[in-house]
Amino acid sequence: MAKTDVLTLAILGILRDQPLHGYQIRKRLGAELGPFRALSYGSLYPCLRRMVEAGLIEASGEEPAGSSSASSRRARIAYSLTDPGRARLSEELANAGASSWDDDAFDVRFSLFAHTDAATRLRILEGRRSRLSERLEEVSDGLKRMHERHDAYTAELQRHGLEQVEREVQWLDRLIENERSARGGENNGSAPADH
Amino acid sequence: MAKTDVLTLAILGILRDQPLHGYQIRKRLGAELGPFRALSYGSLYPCLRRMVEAGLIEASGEEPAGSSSASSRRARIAYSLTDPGRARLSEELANAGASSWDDDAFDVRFSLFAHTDAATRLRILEGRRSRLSERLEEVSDGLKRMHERHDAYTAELQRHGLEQVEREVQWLDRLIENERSARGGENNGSAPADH
DNA sequence: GAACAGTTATATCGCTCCGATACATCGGGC
DNA sequence: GCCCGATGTATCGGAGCGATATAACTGTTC
Repeated sequence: MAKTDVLTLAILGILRDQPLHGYQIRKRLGAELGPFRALSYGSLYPCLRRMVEAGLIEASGEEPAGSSSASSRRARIAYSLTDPGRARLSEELANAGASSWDDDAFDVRFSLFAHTDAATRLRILEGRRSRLSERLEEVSDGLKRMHERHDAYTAELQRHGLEQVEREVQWLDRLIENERSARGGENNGSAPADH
Repeated sequence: MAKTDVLTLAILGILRDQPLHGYQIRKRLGAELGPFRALSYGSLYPCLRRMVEAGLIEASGEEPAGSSSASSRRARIAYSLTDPGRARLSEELANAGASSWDDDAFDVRFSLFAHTDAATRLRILEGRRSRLSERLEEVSDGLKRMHERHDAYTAELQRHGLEQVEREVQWLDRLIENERSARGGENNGSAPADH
């Protein structure tokens, strides 16, 4: 199975509802995932090219909302999902493997939760949680083993890192709780995969 | 001025006190900066090579390399700082420019605070703080402007990101406070006020 | 209406970094 | 004896980033 990298998945997701220009894709992605995770053009355009070559998206010359079809148009390329692209997106959204809760993949997967079915959402959240738990132990072990090498600043850095991860685990616990309690009441809240 | 990338700085810092093998450098760095920020051999060895070429470090210890002789000894290369390397480290530790509070540089700089003088420490902490403040506004503006595009999950992601940054700012505030209050006592250069 | 600044937009180059992988040696447990 | 998990060095392909170039459109100000 062709594996889909995070960037490709993010673009598939953002093009799900409307075709967009490269520039808009970048803005949208930056807005949804935060100012961190800002992808550069040096990644975006090559990735778009790859996706066109793979047949996941296609480039169309001109686009919408244009009240007047004026004559002067510069090179503006709107990308839209093809049928294979749409299929790949569904396929990828149904996949709840370990790659879904990697550091760099999790937030992209999470931002697409509105289009992910409830069971998969839960699996991903739990996967992410257990991943962070491992990390938690690792760091706190490291802290304990730091007896001798006592540099106040490095210790503080560790302590802070530990706290951050702990906080994140709490956040996940809250989300998991929500998912679980929402499962009894309604069917599954958000749109299930319509494929 | 030759600019020093973060990885180079981290290695200079870790070699400050003792010569180490590549393998040990990686372990040490992973332990001090946390399991995230784990650098791979694919970055480490090329960087070490660059540093040797630049004369910042030198490879000492066992020298197998004798293709002719029956040296059963395996290649184990201990790297140590040269005088230029030591000079570069001091120079870099005194520098409190914007590059010190970048996302990827700050924690490395922080982990070297024990060898950084008090004024520089304060400047870096404040720089980092103001950097994060900008980010804070950016995200919270984004959240406000998100009224229309109401996807519960992306909103939650934003909210959580915002909270993380807020938490980090609080941490910095605490550290800045500490630095300031420790200033009354001694105006020492490299002594970390152990609290 | 000209001049200027800022935003929208596409694109590439060089470099660094990462993950995977290969290889070799050592110590210890079974 | 034999495998296993550290220790240790090293490289390769590919992906991502920062900087940069180019250019047209949009809004503001005098």
